[in-house]
Amino acid sequence: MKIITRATAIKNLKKYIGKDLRKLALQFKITTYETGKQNKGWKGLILERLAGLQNNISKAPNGLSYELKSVSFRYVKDKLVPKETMAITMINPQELKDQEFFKSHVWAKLKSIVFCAVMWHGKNSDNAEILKVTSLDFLETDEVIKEIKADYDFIRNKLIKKGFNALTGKDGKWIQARTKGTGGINPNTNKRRPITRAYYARKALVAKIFEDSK
DNA sequence: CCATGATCATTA
DNA sequence: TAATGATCATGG
Repeated sequence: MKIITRATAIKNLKKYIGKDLRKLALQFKITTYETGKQNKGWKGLILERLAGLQNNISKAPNGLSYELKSVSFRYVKDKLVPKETMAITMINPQELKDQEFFKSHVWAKLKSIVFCAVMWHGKNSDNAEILKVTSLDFLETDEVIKEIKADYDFIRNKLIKKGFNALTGKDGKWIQARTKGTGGINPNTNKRRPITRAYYARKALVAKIFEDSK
């Protein structure tokens, strides 16, 4: 199997800038919303394939890999801004307690993410084009890293002192601990599924990443 | 079953 | 519009 480095992935993805992602999804046999259901993750899945990945890299087994993320952009008063925050990775309460920022899973991921800006065309995202592809390398020496670490430490302290349930999406300046999970009711038990959380990059951070990459 | 892809819904 | 919390389809 071919090894796709991050640089290669970026190069591969850049070839698709301006392309209609929905058509590509059809080619790759990725379900979008055409079955009558909505697959919110289809853009991410197609991007993984466009990058040249043979299979899903869902959970990076170690820090040697990289992540692929897409972010929706839209126009607000003629300016292109991120529409939403971006999920980084799941929070593992045990790991969060034990690891400091620079040894954490979040940091390992954050610094290896390949960002893809994708145009958003309204609810259900029936089509999309790649706007831009970039990575986070340039930020490694930047001030924001310190502030992101501060956010991590804040969330970590809160977890240790007040527990997992005390966490909220309000925490953090650049990153936050939003809920994320399958949601709904478990049909087997008829009970609410347990709440899980993930790190999210706030819009300000996403915007910064793309501004700085010009 | 549940983590992962990320967007949708609701409220102010 | 922005922010936060909730949710869904998919694949292993």
